[in-house]
Amino acid sequence: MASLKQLKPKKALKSASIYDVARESEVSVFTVSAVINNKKHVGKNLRERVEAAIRKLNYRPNLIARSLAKQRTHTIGMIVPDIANPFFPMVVRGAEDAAQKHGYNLLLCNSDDILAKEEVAVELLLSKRVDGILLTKAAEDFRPSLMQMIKEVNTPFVLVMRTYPKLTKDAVITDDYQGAYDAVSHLARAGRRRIGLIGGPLKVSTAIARWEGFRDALKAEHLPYNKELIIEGDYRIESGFRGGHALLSHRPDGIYVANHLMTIGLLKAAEEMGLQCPEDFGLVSFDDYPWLGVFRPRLTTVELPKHQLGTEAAELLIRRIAGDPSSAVVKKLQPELRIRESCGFARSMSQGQSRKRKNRAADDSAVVQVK
Amino acid sequence: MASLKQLKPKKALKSASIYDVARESEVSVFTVSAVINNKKHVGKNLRERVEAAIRKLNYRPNLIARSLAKQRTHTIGMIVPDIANPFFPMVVRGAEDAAQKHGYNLLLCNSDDILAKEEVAVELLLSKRVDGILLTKAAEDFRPSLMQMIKEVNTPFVLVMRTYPKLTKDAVITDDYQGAYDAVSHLARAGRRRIGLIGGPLKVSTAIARWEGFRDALKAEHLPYNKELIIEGDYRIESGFRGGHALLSHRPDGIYVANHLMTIGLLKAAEEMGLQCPEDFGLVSFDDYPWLGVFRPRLTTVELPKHQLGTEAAELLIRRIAGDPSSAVVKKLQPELRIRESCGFARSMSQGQSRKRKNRAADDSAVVQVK
DNA sequence: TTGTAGGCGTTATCAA
DNA sequence: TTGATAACGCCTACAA
Repeated sequence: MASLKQLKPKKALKSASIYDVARESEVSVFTVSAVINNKKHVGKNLRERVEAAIRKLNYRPNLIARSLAKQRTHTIGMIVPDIANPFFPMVVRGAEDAAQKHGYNLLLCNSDDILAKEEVAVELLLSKRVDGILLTKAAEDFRPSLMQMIKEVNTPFVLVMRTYPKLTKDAVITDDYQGAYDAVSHLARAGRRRIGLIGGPLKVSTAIARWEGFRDALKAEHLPYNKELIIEGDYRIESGFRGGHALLSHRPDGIYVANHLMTIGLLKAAEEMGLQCPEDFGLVSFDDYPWLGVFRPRLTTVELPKHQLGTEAAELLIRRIAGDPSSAVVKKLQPELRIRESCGFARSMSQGQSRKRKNRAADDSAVVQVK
Repeated sequence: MASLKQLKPKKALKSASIYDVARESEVSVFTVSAVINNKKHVGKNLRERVEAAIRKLNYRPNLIARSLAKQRTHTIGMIVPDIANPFFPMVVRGAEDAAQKHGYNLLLCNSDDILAKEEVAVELLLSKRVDGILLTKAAEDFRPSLMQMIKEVNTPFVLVMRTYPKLTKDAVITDDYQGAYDAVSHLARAGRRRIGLIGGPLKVSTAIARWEGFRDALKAEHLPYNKELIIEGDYRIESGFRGGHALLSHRPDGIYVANHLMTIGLLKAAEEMGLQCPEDFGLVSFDDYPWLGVFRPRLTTVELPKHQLGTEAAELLIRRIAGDPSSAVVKKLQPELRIRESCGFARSMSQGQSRKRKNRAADDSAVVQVK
């Protein structure tokens, strides 16, 4: 079989250019360009001739050429750890909605939270001259040369979910501290006293904030901070599974898990150990999803406004691209506690309500707006 | 507050070009270009001078300019209905992995299965001169002018999940007929006799194939095809919810649901009607996800190889871009029945096994490779 | 092996 | 209001 290299690429049948239109309508390229970008100062006469030629030749401006000339690609790069992590699709969707609304496209990259891949992605995006970059930063620092290059090209970045002040202070994040605090407070309210944590990797900002919220809520509730009940995971299923085994062996009566994937792992571990939720341990998890309203155990979660996260980040970035000189800003979105059953609390409280919610597809969790 | 329009965009501090490198290293741009694209015939002497200059100036080739000159962007466009539909992230991830491996980037668009949005996306991608497009086609036909334009520019398309022969026969899909057939056969095997369907919109190819599989399996099992037990949904939660109410009111004892989102809706409806799964009705659903292994009811599903779907599609597209002239091909990937509990079948069968599966994070559903 | 010059399709600067 | 013509940054015959 012939190697791919040897095949000659099908050459695009050169489509009509602005010159072809100019010739066809017997005007200069300047005029054609003016018509395309509908400037006002074009004689109605010529305009019509040009438009006719455009239709006739089925002319479409070549955006690559335009980008080269205008030094703007109307493309923004977005780097996420993994689009297959259910947290990110809605964030990306939010960003794409905002981008599209303002005439931008999204170039998507996955970093797997690996610095090397992230650096490669950034370099590529910069070489492709994206107008700006939306980044959920991996834990480690960029190497200095990349850092310098970023400064030189002056391409704006907006951080998503995680801060990284060495790069930029512009960021859109969620109030993870508050979310964790609320989750743990709620567990305490539900009567749990031995509360454990399965958290994220402490080298990323979200994990730190969630851990601090956990810690401070315990303190406020006068509950013990028990080292053996603290597990550091990596936001993936497997770490929730292993961490779950370790944690459950110490028999906590309440657990706060810092994201959904680790919760899946934890539940798997619990099952293997023959432990039930909420009977044997109360559970509050982060991230909410539509399916959590129908499966058991009904998870009490702290929902993060994923779509908004994406739109706000994209919109901030687009403002920066447009030259907004206002000082850098960290926008912190508020989470929302959704009380269902896994915390072992809702049943006694919300039973009266649920009858009234008939005929609604939306899930019937009790919603508590936090702050 | 000043309008955005009035701000002047921060102009990128013009980064070093190939000319700067040429001047710095006192050679011609030709040589620089040769070095960048590491051709062989470059004097070791000059090569080193050039490389030094590149480092010194922190030079990065401008890929936009390169794209204009070479008529290749090394970018592929991907249009999906909605990245927030949990089915697609893994497909996109697969495509991105393959793209990245071959030096391509992914420009992502959401169509919401709305023709108008899809057409806009296609036009934009073509204007941006992507080298090829991965498309999950919305139901209706492209308007003729777009169709013609696509033919003219000669940009290759590969269809994902759904066929649309009017555009191209190149497609990577799943064997939906077989998957549905297997699902329904399994329900019959589990002793269900009144089997209902909540299917997708019959204007898309996947929904038709799944319906046919459903129908033929019933026939093969000598079970009645009961019109009141057939619901046409739109693959969204809400339609599963409404369809679920309608369907359940006729008391089927088995249900096949053609995708995950509609299953969520169905379960919601069942709950409202006080019906249990699998006690009151056996259930087999499409699409499998990690979390289905830990929540109840444990869903028996037909898993589709999402990641592979993306990689195969991207790789086929990249071959087309490279000029592979072989005739168009529909690649059909095989689904996999994952038997758990919602079908009301597994408990009696696989209980012996599950004890042995300790200490594995992977879910312990019985896996039956279909064909 | 290396250099020169023209082209890729737009936009933008001057004149006219 | 229009039209030449020069960028934009890179590639690539064709020459040397």
